Amino acid sequence: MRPSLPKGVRDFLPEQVAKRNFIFDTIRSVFIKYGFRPIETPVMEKLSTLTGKYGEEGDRLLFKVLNNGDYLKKADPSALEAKDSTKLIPSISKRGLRYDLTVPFARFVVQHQNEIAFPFKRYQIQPVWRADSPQKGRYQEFYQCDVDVVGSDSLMYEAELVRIYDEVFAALNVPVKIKVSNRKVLAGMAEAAGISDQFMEMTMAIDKLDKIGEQGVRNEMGNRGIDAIAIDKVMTILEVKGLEELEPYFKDSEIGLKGIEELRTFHQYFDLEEAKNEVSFDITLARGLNYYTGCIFEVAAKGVEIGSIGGGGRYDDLTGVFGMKGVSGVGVSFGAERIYDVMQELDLFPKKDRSALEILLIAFDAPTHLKAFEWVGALRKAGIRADLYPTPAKLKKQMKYADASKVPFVGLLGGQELENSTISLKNMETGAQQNINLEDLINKFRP
RNA sequence: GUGUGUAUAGCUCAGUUGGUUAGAGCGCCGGAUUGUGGUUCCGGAGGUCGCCAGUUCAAAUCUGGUUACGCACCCCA
Repeated sequence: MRPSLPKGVRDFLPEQVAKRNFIFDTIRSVFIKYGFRPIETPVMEKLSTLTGKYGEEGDRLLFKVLNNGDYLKKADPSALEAKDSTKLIPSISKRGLRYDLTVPFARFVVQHQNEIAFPFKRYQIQPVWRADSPQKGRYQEFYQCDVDVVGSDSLMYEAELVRIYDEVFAALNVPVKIKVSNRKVLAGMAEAAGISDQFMEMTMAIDKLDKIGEQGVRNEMGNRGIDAIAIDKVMTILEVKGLEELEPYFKDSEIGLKGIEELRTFHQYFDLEEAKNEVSFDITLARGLNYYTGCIFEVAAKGVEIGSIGGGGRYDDLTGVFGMKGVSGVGVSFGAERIYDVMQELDLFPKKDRSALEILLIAFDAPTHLKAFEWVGALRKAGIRADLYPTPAKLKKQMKYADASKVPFVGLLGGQELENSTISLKNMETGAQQNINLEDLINKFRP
């Protein structure tokens, strides 16, 4: 049979894994520094935990796991008869793959509320699955790096999370613009335009501003049934540059003013230290997810057309659906896959691979192979990433292997070297070669 | 869910109006070279042309179906 992968998933070669780990390690180290603790949740959740949390579209994109055993025996006969897949699902599938990390986290918090201390700060770096049709930069399996705080509505955390963004992207050397807004400001806009009941339609249209332009947003709102006068009003407010300018529009909108106040409090905390990246209020920032209720964030890479590489915000009642009311959360997510693409395009990955082999030993015959195995053990003991070709095969073959493996150094061990207790150390890039004893060899790599 | 494209060697791809034994480059194996890779030369292995039908004297090539994967839309990271 011809080996291949199902659509939307990928293998990673060692060099890719090294690069991906560089991103994950950088993110993780910043999370830890800010006092966040790791948790892990299972690949599978109960389907009942997942369904209905991501909208109708989301339900369709959930991967469902078929029940074990003779699952058709318990299948809903009427749904089976009618060939109604949607209705059939609950009777043949009780589990699904997680679609994001936020809903499982909400479940986790409710379930373990007596074992954790609030405010609870957690981070989670795990893959998620979506049955979306894949295309460039979009996969059915991808990693999310989430960091959230639950159990406090202090705006200090908003400032802290934006600082994490700032610090991570500075550490990765990726120049970004961090956009900040507040869902209450958007609610104020809807109120000012007299379309509070069409808040969702409005935000979804605004969310596309970057992509479809001003006229596109007007059309989108029109298509979604918002009247022309309200559209004009919304577009006028979108022109606003700062919070002061915005305030007059919200004279009669309590929620709008509350949004402005929250943003000001956020800035009081955040502005105590200068940011390394551009951080700015962006009134056109909307974020599609409708569970956000307060501050919202989005990160865009500078100089690369790729969309957002991170986003997040405040949600007042995430655990509510699991029966735990009034617990506020705020969190942000890093789009690791897209960060990878940006770093690849801008050539930002470190040249030196800290997980790659440093030296390969090559032996000429059986006695030297035995000696070389002793050497490779000594090198490893000294913390040097070393390996030995498994047989004293033809030099050409061994050298070719070294070349293909991109090992920077090769240590050759033949009869002469055995006699002098040295090896011939060859620099694979320059071709230069020198005889060296074990002690000097170790010092060369770990001085 | 909608639209659209692709499928030939391990990989990337040629393959003429349908016509002998389906090719190239790279990779792989062996040799030139029994103590030296990345350059060169020589030789070799490797294919159910995605799958199933149909048209035809004859199909990788034309037609229909099917499966897989890609790209775009919706949506999203």
